[in-house]
Amino acid sequence: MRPKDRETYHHGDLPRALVGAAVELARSGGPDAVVLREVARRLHVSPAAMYRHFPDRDALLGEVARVARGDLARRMLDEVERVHETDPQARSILVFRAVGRGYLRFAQDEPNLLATAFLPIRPPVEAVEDPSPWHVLASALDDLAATGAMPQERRVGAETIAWSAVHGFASLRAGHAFEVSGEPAPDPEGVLDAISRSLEVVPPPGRRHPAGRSGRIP
Amino acid sequence: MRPKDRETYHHGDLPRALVGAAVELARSGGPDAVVLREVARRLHVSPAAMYRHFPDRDALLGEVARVARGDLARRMLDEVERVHETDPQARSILVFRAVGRGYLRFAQDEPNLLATAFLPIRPPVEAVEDPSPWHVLASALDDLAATGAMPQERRVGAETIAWSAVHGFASLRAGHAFEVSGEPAPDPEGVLDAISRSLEVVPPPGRRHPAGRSGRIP
DNA sequence: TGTACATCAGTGAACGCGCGTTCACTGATGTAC
DNA sequence: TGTACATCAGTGAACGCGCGTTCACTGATGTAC
Repeated sequence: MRPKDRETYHHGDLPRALVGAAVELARSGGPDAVVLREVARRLHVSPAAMYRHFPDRDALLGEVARVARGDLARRMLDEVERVHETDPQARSILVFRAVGRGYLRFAQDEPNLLATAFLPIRPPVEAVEDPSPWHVLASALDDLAATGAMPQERRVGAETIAWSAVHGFASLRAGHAFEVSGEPAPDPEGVLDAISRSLEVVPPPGRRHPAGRSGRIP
Repeated sequence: MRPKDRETYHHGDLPRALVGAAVELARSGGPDAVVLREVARRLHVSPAAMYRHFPDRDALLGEVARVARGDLARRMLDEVERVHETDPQARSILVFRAVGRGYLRFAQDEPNLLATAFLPIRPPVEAVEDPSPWHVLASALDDLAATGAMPQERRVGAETIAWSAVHGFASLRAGHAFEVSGEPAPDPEGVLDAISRSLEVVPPPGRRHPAGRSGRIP
């Protein structure tokens, strides 16, 4: 029987619509909010319809995670676009910070999507999203090393350091974990400074060494 | 009616037992595994019995989180106990690293408990656990500053930096997030080195500056 | 020391809910001739 | 250009499950006199 609320029996592009609706649920409530019956309700489709396109809930959730990682990477690149510096070394430094800033802003704006993006172990093999946050970070680090803004020997393992710091800050902030004591509200730029010091990135132009939490990148 | 599986009608110390059983569930499956009916089953008690002692599931879960934080702090202190250095400055550095190492080992051994410990915003006001991970870290940082192992101006916000890095590393590792590319398996001691560089902690005795990921603290 | 009685800490049954998934089915679409 | 037919993409009903919470209740405990 043709369902009320829709004009055609076939939906048209149900797979895409399913992912879209699931992403919206994840956006507003995290992975646990991705409930198949609710996805179906929103699309005016029976709960069983989804099984024509995905083997099970995990498959859909994996897709949502891939989309979320893509969104995150795009947010990082948006931030990079705002860098207009032309001197290669100074530029590589500003780009690197922009990448980190993009991550932190995405975390601020979309905490639930971020939590969905890095869910413990999704499907065994998964298509790599494009762009990928990991690759964006890696290439910013490559540039830092190439321009001499960071010592060569800091390049290995640099992803781990940068990603850990930024991700940890974001998730502790999201969990209100910093509200423990009457500490000063933690400053995202301070985290970027800390990472730069950790990787021994030379201070950007017009900034005292060692980078403190006082200054700002213009 | 007196329940089978128990000799007395009254349990004896149900509140404590409830928390204990709930902690075990959290330990093996994270916060979502803390299921009231399962807790009751394990204690041979009716599901309603819990409501004599906790207003609802969240209250019990909050208690579990407090216990988990206490366990974490104790693990950090265990690691500190193994430091035998007597020179104050060298000691403060080794203690600081021990604190971080304790966190990382707890994260390795008890990923689910750690995930439960810092759940987003439990009950509005909550008794502070003793010992508290935050305080353990703060006092290690105080000592670093006091012995001159870390510049005074790095002291403010240092908790944020250290905690972010260590927590981010632990949760990305738990989520298998580092398995993205064929990167070298990230090294926990490397994270501690990175944090030390970030806070401009002077290198510990017998270690080259700047601390690389090659060396080990004995 | 004994007893009446208030209070406490349990019981067991039920409520209402919503979930993921399966099944036999049917309407719509596209293709071969 | 028309038509038979295979395939695809939906339906609706049901299954089986387990959850948190409430309710009127009762057995056990402790206390005042």
